[in-house]
Amino acid sequence: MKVNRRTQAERTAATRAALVAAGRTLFGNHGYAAVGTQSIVAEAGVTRGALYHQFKDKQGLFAAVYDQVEQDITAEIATQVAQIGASDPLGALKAGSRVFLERATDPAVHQITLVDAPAVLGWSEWRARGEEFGFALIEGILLAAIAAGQIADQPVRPIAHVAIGALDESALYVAAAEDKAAATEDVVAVLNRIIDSFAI
Amino acid sequence: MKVNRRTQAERTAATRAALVAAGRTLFGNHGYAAVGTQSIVAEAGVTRGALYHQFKDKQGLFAAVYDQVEQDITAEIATQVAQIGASDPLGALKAGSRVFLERATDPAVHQITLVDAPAVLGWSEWRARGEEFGFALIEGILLAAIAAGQIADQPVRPIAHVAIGALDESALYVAAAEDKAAATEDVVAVLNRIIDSFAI
DNA sequence: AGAACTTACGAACACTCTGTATGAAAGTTA
DNA sequence: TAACTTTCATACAGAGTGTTCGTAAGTTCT
Repeated sequence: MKVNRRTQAERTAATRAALVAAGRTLFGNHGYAAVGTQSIVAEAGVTRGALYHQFKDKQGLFAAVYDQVEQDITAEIATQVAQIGASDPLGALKAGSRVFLERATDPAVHQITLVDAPAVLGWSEWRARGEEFGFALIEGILLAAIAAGQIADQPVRPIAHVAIGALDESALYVAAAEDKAAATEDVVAVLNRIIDSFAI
Repeated sequence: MKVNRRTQAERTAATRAALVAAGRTLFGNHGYAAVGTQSIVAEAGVTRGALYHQFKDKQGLFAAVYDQVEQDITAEIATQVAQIGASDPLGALKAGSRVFLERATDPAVHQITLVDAPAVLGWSEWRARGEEFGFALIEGILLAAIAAGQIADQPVRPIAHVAIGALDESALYVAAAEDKAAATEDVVAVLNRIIDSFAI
C-alpha cells in the first residue's frame, strides 16, 4: 500500500520549498515587515509549527528566500555572459548589466534583494551572501578582462563594489520609472560609458 | 514668578527635538526594527503619549530622523563644495564625494540613511525625500559642469542616479572595511576615474 | 516485523510591541 | 477668570513573533 509514504528528506524538501515559494511572493509583493508568518504558512499550506521547525525564525526564512532569488537571477545572467565568453569580458559585462536591469524590474526581485535584504539581514551579512552570487560574477569578469588585457591590472574589489552599487541603484531607478524601456536605455548608456572608461 | 512657563511652540520643539535625537542614536546604533518605542521615549525622557501626539507613528518619527541626518551631512558637503565654487564643478564633485564617504563612515549615518531608510520608507519615498538633499546637490553640480563646459550637455538624472548608487555602496564598503583609510583611497580612485571619464 | 528512537509537525501559550482611547495638565484666547 | 485648545500621561486592545509541549510520521536496530 503505503499510499502517501514519503521519506523524511522528501517531506522537508516539500515544506521548505512551499515556504520559500510563499515567502518569495509575499515578501516580494508587500515587503518583509508587512507580511506576517500567519499569511506565509497559509499561502504555503502548512502551519507555523512547520515554519519554526524548518527555519530558526522569520529572518531565517527570508534568508532562504533571498538566496533562492539571487541564485535564479545570477544563473540567468551567467548563461548570458557565458555566451559572449572570455573573448570580450567587457562586452560580457555590458550584456550582463542589461540582463540584470531587465530582471530587477520584477518587483519581487528588487524588493527582496535590494530593498529589504540590507535592512533585514544587515548590510555586511547581505554583502557576505552576495559574494557568491552577483559579486563573484563581476569580479570574475573583471579578472578575465585583466587577463585579456582589456583593463589595467588592478585590485578588482573596490571596482566591483562601485559597480554593484551603480547597478543596484540603476535597477531601482528603472523599476520606478514609468517608461521603463527609455529609463533602461538611459542608464545603460551611462553604465556602458563608465565601463568603457576602464578599458586600456 | 512663572518658574517653568514655556510656550506651546517651545514645548513641542523641545519634545520633538528630544525624540528625534533619541531616535537618531538608537536607530543608528541598533537599526529601526530592533528599537522599540519604549526605549526611544525612555532615552528622550518623555512618554509614549508624547511620541504619538507629535508623530503619526514610529515611521513618522523615523522620517523626521532621516530628514535631520540628511540635512546635516548635505549641509556639510555643500559648504565644502561651495569653497571650490563654480569654477571647477567636477573638482567639487570629487571633493564632495570624499566628504560624503568620510561622513558616512559614522554607523548612525549609514544605518539610517542607507540601510533602513529604503526598507522603512519604501524605495520611492526614500528617493523622493533624497531629492531635496544629496540628489539636488549632485544634479546641481552636474548642471554647473555642463554650463562650465566640463561635460557634454545631456540628461543629468540617470547620471545622478548611477552616481548616487556608486557613492552609497562605496560608503558602506568603506564603513565595513577594517582599514577605512585605505578603503577610502581605493574607492576614491575608482570614483575619480569615473568622474574624469565624463569630462569632455 | 516490532520496539526504541529520531524527525517533522500541530496547537496552544506567553511575551513584546504598536497604536488608540480617555482623561488630566499646561498653555492660549476672550 | 472662564472657555477653549494643545500637549502629554496612563491604561487598554490587538497583532505578531517565538517557544513549549504533545502527537504523528519516518528511521534504525535487533
